[in-house]
This record gives sequence, structure tokens and C-alpha cells, in this order.
Amino acid sequence: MQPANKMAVLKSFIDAKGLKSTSQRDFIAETFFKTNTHISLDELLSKVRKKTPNIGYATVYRTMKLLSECGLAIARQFGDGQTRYENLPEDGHHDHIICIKCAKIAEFQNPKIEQLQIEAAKKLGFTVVNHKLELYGYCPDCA
Amino acid sequence: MQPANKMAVLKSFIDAKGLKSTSQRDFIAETFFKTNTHISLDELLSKVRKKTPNIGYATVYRTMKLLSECGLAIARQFGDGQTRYENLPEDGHHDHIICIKCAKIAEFQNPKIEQLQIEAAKKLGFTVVNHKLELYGYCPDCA
DNA sequence: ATGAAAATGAAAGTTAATATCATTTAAGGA
DNA sequence: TCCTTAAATGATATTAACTTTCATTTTCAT
Ligand SMILES: [Mn+2]
Ligand SMILES: [Mn+2]
Ligand SMILES: [Zn+2]
Ligand SMILES: [Zn+2]
Repeated sequence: MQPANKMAVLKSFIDAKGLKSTSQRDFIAETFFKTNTHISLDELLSKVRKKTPNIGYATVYRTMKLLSECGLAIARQFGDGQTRYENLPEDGHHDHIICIKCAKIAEFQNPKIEQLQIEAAKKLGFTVVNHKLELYGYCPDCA
Repeated sequence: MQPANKMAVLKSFIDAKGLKSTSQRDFIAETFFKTNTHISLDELLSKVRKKTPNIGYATVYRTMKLLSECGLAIARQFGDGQTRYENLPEDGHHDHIICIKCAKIAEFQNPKIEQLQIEAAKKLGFTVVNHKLELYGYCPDCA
């Protein structure tokens, strides 16, 4: 989805909930939609403050919470103690592999693993709603 | 491994590092070795204080850190904001499925998934050192 | 334009983890 | 057994990320 379309989705979500539009939130969202990393609130705040220095941390926090609610952002925790956000991926769900030396993050999709997860759960009588799969190891540069 | 053997492993780790034995640490470790759940520091502290009411949180914290270091305990984070510890499993590594309604935790082993993880990483040039796989969904009672 | 309701930003509060520090304790050697 | 010294303890303080509060500002339907 293009950033412009994402803005439209956000607008309708805001309308549907009876919320109001603000320049701060729009700018934070636009800035986030342009990212293609796994960005922390502090990082996003810095980015946003380059153009709009008086935006507050709480507004960035609340905006990302809103984007997560309406599915445009995904919150991730890679174990470094900070929540990171990424844009809803074009091509569906993916999982992550993180370099334990340089913190590089790579993404992968693996339908077989997904299927085996569902089966493993079924054996225990569980139904899977979501999951978290993170591999930790060394990237090509750090191996 | 029996609790008694675990105590022996802990003793040798303590000796090797030039640390000293204490009754508090021994009792915390013994208490932990008897658990078969995924226990938080607060829960373990309560358990310990039933017999030894004056043991401090910090000592439990430091003991579990030590047990993690010497491989007798595994620290887990299931996304509820608290670190939980479990005994080193008899039968090797396992992953978890957590009920999003009642918080029940089930465990499973799946060599196929493990193998596919390694292969997925390899395709990206990564080598896997460890991983985290958690399924979230509904348990049989909550489905 | 007006007024109700939402949004903002600064500041305060929360919570789990971690560090500090005065005091106590363990353990090897005199 | 008595010292000595380094480690352990427990109370308390600090940290860090998140979350809430609140006075003020802004939006937007009327
Ligand atoms: Mn990603
Ligand atoms: Mn387990
Ligand atoms: Zn790397
Ligand atoms: Zn359940």
C-alpha cells in the first residue's frame, strides 16, 4: 500500500471512531509510513522533530498506538527492551532473524513453518491466533 | 536432572567462580528446582518467604541470574512484562503455546520446525544460535 | 462564531529490572 | 579458634520504557 493510501485508511479509521484530525498526527503518520525499518519511538520522534521540533513524545506514542490499532503498524519486541514498529508489509506476515552482534534484522516468510505451527498447536488442542518467531544468530557480515 | 544433582552443579559453578555458599541462595535454588512451572521472581519470592520470611527480592533476583548463567534455569518472556524462569528441561529444548484468555502455557517440541528455521536462516546467510517461538491462541478450555 | 469533545505537550506516575551501599557472613590461613 | 578479606545480603535508590494526567489548545459540527 502506498503512503497516500495508508493516510486514507487512517482518515477513515479516525472518522469511524469520531476522532479529530491534527497536523501533528498526520505528520507523524506520514513520516512513519515512509520508513522501511523497525523503528523505535525515540527514533521516530527524532525523525519527526527535524521538521517539527515541538512535537511531544506522548503524541508519537499515541499515534503509533493508534496506527497499531487500525493495523497500519505492527509493534515488535526483539528483546532489547524497546518496542519497535514496522509498516504493515505488502506481502503479508513475515518473521525475523536478528544478528546478535550487529543487530541487523532480516525478514523471511515460510509457509511450511506456519503450517507446522498450526499442526503442533492442534495436537495440544489449541487454536493459534498469532505467533512470534524470532531467530537469533550471526549475519553474513558477522559470522 | 534431579534437584540434588542440580545443587551439585550449582556448587561446582560457585566453586569455579570463587563465590561463596549461602543458606539463602541454596534455599532459593532448591525451591526453584522443585518448581515445574514458568515462575516469576515475585512468585518465587513468595514461595521462598513462606519458610524464610526475611529473604530479599534482590537475592532472589541475583540467584536466578546466576542459575541462568550456569544453564540451570531458562529465562522466558511471554509478553506480559515479567520475566519468567523455568527449569532446564530434561528432554531438551521446547517451545510454547500460550492461551490468550486464561494464560495457560503448553509446551511442544517439533524437530521439523527447528530444521526449517535453520534452513530459512541459511538462505539469508545467517547462522542460528537460538530462537524464540511462541504461539498465542485458545486452549481447549477457552476455545 | 460557538461550544463540546478530542488532541497536545509537559510533567508525573508506573512497573519491572538493576545498581548501590552499609552491614553481615563465609571460608581460608595464622 | 581467631583474623582477614572478599562475597552476599537486604533495604533502598536508580533506571528506562511506557503510560497516564492535566491544563491548554485545536478541531469541527452546529
Ligand atoms: Mn519486519
Ligand atoms: Mn517451558
Ligand atoms: Zn551482524
Ligand atoms: Zn485458556
